[in-house]
Amino acid sequence: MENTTKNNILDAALVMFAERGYKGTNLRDLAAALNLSKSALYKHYDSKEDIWNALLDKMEAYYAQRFGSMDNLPKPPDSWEEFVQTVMGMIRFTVYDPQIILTRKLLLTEQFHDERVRKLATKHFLEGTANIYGKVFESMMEKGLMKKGDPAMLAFSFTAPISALVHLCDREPDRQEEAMEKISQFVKCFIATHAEKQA
Amino acid sequence: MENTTKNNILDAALVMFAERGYKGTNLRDLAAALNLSKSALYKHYDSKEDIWNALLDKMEAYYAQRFGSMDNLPKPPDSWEEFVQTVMGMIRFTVYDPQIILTRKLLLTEQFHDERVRKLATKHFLEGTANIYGKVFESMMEKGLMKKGDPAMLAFSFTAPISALVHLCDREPDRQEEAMEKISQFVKCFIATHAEKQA
DNA sequence: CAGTATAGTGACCGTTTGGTCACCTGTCAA
DNA sequence: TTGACAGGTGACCAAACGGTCACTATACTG
Repeated sequence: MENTTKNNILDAALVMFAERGYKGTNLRDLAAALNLSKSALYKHYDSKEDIWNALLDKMEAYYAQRFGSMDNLPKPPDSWEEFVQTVMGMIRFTVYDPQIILTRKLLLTEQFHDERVRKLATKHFLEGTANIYGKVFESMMEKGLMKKGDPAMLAFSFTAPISALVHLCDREPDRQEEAMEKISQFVKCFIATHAEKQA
Repeated sequence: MENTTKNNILDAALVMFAERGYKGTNLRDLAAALNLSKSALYKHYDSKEDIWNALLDKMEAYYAQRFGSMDNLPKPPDSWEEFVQTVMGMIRFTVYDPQIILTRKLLLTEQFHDERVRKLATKHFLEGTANIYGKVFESMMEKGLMKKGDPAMLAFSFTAPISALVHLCDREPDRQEEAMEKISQFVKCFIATHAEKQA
């Protein structure tokens, strides 16, 4: 993304909105964080709400690109070792990337105050990742790696517990290691119960 | 609970804090919702923060009573039919009870802005229910109803997906039926994979 | 009956907030 | 050279906010 002031404002806005909430964010502090005067913000956006909407536009575009097209699916793994590595890698990225952490916080804390956030939250927390793993499991069943069953339901029972532990990481960063360890255990446990036993 | 003004204030505060957030709640509207003048609030609480803290005291007391003692465990079921009935009953209660809905909303939206909420959120969303089902599964394993395994991990993989769907109900009340149906399916699916096969 | 605590009111105060305005400065095209 | 324009500043405004205060009415108590 370009390093224009307009974009810098959105970056700083994401931080403040995520940590203090929409109502808790005031334009003076936001401007100060950018080494700008408050009135400078109004050269780029018409109002506080306008900044908020621009930020949501950006987030919607991001999710449309990430979850919308089926092109960027992770390639279906050929073994469970490969599966574990891919999955744990994606989770680690998701847990540690500062921007994604802030996005999750914003979606959680503002989901009941804004209609667009509400929809994005469902997409992010429920449907997005579950759909992806649905496709992955489907092809793993065809390959005979995984016991036959409803791929969507299995994907959901795989995704939801991981998501719960990711939320724990956001909420209590002190317990990140513990949570990551539990995620790893859960993944093993999930594999143990759903892998097709073969020679 | 007694019908004193002091309690009525807390009830109305729960509604407003849950729906508008702490920052988004102002004392004029809160007083108006109670048919009181704003200054009357100060006869019962010293400040906005004081109301907030009193509400959290009440919530902490509730959770200590609900999750703290092991006395009020649901009695371990003797069959899977009984299990399904108990579980679905508890879930239905949790999904439809207005006060509990508001509590969940408050915990979600304020978890990053208040230390006490942070801890309550982990207790409520992660440890509380999982611990309960851990005990239940343990005794179901002993009874030979359930395949042997780590009861804690199984309880977690049972609880987390249900919790995710309960959150969906809060976020999009229009999809309550759909979510309840999916919960029911998930429970069946969970039983199918973890029940000990017997004559 | 007098005195005192309780619960409630409306006017008021200082601060914070989103937003506006006149003004300044450098860049770049006519 | 000049004039338009994008980007930035500080002073200012009205509204909203949390909180205070003097005052009133009711009820309980010595």
